[in-house]
Amino acid sequence: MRRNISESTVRRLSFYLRILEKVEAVGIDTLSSEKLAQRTGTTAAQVRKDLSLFGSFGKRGLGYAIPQLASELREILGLDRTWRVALVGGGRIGSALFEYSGFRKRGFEIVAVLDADSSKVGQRWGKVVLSDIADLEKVLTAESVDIVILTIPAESVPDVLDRVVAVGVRGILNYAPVQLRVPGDVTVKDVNMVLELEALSFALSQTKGE
Amino acid sequence: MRRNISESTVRRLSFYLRILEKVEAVGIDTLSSEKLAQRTGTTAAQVRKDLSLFGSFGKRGLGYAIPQLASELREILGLDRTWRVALVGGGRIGSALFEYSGFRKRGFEIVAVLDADSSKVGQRWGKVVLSDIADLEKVLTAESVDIVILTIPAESVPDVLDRVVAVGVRGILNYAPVQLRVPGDVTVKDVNMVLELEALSFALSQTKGE
DNA sequence: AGGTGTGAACACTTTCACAGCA
DNA sequence: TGCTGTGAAAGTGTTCACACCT
Repeated sequence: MRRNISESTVRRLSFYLRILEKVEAVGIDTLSSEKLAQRTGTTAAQVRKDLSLFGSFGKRGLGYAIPQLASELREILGLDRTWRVALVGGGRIGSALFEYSGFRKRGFEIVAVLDADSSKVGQRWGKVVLSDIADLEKVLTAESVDIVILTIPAESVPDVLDRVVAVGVRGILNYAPVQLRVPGDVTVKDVNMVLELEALSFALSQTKGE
Repeated sequence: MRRNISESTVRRLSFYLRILEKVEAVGIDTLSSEKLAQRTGTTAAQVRKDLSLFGSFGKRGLGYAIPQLASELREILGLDRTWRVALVGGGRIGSALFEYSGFRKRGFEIVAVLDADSSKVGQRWGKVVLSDIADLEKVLTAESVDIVILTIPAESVPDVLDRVVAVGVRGILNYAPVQLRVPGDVTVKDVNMVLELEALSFALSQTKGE
């Protein structure tokens, strides 16, 4: 719909959807911005502002109809479809992610796993057979991959990243501790566990001396 | 030091430190805000603003002396010490994190692993013997744990979280897909892989229709 | 000249407050 | 009455531009 939706808004939309699905299962069919805010740790005004960026989904005096709003949110977030995901890097983090069932539940299907280690290539993980990272272009194209998850060592990233982008993938989830530089039409999200720990370290150090 | 430092500033400080250490290894001893900005994907003004929140570390006409600035940043971020970390949850994600060497390099030492599965309790992972989560209070106290990493299922979180906070831990890195409510003196950082994928899904869906 | 440190301008996000509809 | 949708106000973070030091 509109332009410039902030990262924080998108994150909150995900939270809203999660709560709606939880509440829907219990059989409640309407929810106020106040209730939704409480359950997601934000404010009622924020909820209404976020939703109003995309349309008018509520009823005054009543609140939001849960199934309708959930369906709107799914559409807004692009979760009304399946996304084909390739895991590049079959190491420990890669395999932990592969086993994690939360992805599939949300429509992210891991359709390929690639690794540089020739002893791993050919292994079968569930329905997926590991491919050689040398065949990256071939595999990503053949499997119509939308999103790539990078769990390779930092030093391999620049080369692999270029190839992934060149083949037309426009969404990348990066677990490597490096800053990626990509064209403007490619979106990168970083997950960096050390960075989060450092932020904790900072917070703990600050409050310490007060 | 000072008031309200933003999350983004802290994240950038971590990036700066990383680059400084990389560049120091190459033998360069001075760096301008412009160069530092380029390598961390921000602007020179931003670098100077961030650093100026904590002091005047640069020399006009010259730039920043690398070893000094690195050492200042380590102190600011609380990385001039070792942090004792407990891993609560010894499943796939937990074990992947345990094996990840990046934590130790930055001074985060995993001194305890706890799990609810009695068949895992007593297993030895490197130097650490897995404890029963029933003994959480005892273990966290005995090991003087500063930071807890939660990699347990969402449904176990509320109970475990209460106990972790009650025993005095003030830093939590949460991998469970739930919103944690904690007292004000406790800092929580969430790592949520599905949330990041949903943000990618949103971004890809937006640009699609243009 | 070269590059920092910083107030002031700007941009973006959140909160407030209330008109208006069910 | 109850609760949404939204302009306006407040609050935060980023960028600009320049005085000032080496």
